Amino acid sequence: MSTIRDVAKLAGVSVSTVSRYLNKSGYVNSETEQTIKYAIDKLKYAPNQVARGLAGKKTNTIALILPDISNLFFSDLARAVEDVAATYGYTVIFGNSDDQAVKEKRYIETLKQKYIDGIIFASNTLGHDDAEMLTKLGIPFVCLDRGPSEENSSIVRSKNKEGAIMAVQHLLDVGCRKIAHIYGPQHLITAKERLIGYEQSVQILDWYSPTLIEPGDFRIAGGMKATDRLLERHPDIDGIFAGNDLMAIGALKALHRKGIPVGRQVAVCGFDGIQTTEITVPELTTIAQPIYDMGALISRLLIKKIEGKLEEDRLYELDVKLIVRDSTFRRQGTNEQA
Amino acid sequence: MSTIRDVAKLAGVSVSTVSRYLNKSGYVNSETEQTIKYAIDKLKYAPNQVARGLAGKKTNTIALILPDISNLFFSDLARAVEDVAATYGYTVIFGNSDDQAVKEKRYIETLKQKYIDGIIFASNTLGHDDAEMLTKLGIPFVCLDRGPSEENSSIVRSKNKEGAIMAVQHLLDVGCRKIAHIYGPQHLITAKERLIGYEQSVQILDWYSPTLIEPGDFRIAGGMKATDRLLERHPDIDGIFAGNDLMAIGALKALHRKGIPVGRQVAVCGFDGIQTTEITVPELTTIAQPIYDMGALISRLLIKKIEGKLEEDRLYELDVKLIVRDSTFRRQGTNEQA
DNA sequence: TTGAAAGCGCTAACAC
DNA sequence: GTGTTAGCGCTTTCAA
Repeated sequence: MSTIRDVAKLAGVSVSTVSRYLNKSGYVNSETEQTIKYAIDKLKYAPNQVARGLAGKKTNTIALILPDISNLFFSDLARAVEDVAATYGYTVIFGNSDDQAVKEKRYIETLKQKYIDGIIFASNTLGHDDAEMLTKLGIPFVCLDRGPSEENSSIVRSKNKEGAIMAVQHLLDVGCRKIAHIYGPQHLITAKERLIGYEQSVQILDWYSPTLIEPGDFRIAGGMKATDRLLERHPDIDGIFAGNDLMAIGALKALHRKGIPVGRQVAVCGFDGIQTTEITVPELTTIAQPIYDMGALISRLLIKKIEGKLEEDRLYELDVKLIVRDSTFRRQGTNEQA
Repeated sequence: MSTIRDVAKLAGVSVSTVSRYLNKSGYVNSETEQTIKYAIDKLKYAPNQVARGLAGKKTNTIALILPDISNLFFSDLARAVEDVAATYGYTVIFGNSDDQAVKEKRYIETLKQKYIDGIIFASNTLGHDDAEMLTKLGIPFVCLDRGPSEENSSIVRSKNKEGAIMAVQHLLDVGCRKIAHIYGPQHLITAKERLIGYEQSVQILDWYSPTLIEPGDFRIAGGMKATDRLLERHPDIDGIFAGNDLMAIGALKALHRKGIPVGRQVAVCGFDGIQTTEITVPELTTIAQPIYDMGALISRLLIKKIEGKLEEDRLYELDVKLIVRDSTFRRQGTNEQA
């Protein structure tokens, strides 16, 4: 592995000239440029990024902190983030926080000692203190769904409330007249907004009752349990809007176990648009977030911010899309309740 | 952010003493040790990893190159790798190769300029030349499933052939007497070994015919198409062993569309043990690889190798496990063929 | 347009 | 046991 010094020697110039050429900072005569180019080629020289990092405090590395990479939603997101990062010449480090603030703090500590250029938080545990510290240190960061302060960070999320409204509307359109909601952990803004959307849509309807709302945990098991409880209270439910796809899958399973035909008797709609929704039987109707786009956007925002090209931090709310599949397919007028 | 120099000054010792204390290299008087400890605390000092990296060529960072992080199997693996790495104080970088050698080469190039400590290849495109170069550069690496050379790299995989034999045996046990196989891309050793296992198990049986074997692409769509073709040729198939879970899910879908009852008429068995197999209807019987364990092991091996504590490189073949679920549930003697 | 030289913060001889 | 010092490979003033 040759160094910048070797290149300088071979080209008969000084290291600073080579450096200037490399970074396109400052003037370099086009003839000497050629000589340098030749020397670099000849020596197969590639700049040492660690040395660069030390000297320039720029490592071309970003970090992605998420709750759990093995969660379908986040692995999709990670893919997008890395794709974009690679395009811009950045490497990405990831860390699983399990939504625990301690773990997140630990990563932040490590990352700042590594001169990471910026951080994407897809975890919801970032505290005000950390945000402040990062800002003070001059480490740019962006957040998915929610940021600790509206000031120092751009935020990317999708239109959760609107999506919830679309979901309820769709269920009404296919003939449902008693729609329950399974909501996720209320410390997550996504879960909260979706619940609000549901409430807004249904509270004016005559069949509405608060007992149609049941908590889940954003996971399959939680969706199953919630469905069981709902059916106990209201055997005549004909629609379920789950706060995310995993819980909707849980609902599907619970209904299936009870021998209740999904779609025909009870329509189910999820939220997120993870790939697995195409695998269930019946396939799951869902409000799809543009997961890949969200990852790509957030990554691009961070990089712009790192490179000082981001005008201002702001909130980006992306559109969601209703994807109709068999879990909400009901024959015309088929509305008999068991 | 204070430096080692600040600590040295405050403690009234030299930087080398502090460094010795930090790295536990060389003697340090227990009294001065206390002083140093105090100074570090007082200044909230934390060593700069980039400077350390430059001086010592050790960055406490490993890389994980995989085909696609959004693939269920690999995101599970990534989780395990990162868990173990974090435990040992390593940070992990990931890269998506899409099984393209060019992309993989690009990552290797970047990684070596970043003084990465070691690499895990879960991608199958690593060439002999790259392996040689890494070895020459002294960058340790380990591989999932297959390595380019048996020499310089430990390899972790599971018992693919044995698993395939178990799958076929299970299908026979539940009464199948005409079992087809959908195999994956033959440049992947996993797909190859599973095919071999199938062939070995069935070729002695009187119903066996090579036309019971059909290629898939390790994805859902491929599994569906293969199933359609198989049923065309052999409408009386009563068992399908798919080379991986995604293709098995495809088979489930194809059978479902044709109105063929899975389990009762045609039993389906997959391979891998990804989480999604619990979501399908019916739930999928599969040969589960210990995915998390594989990730944890490979990560641990790499770190040991980096730290010079690995005695010798070798092949680790982990046991697989048959998980029986409804997709292979057949009533006693129910063996009528449509 | 180019070069000399002083760091970036740490490690590791080597000398005391 | 401890301190001095020369790098690690690069960027970046500042002069020329």
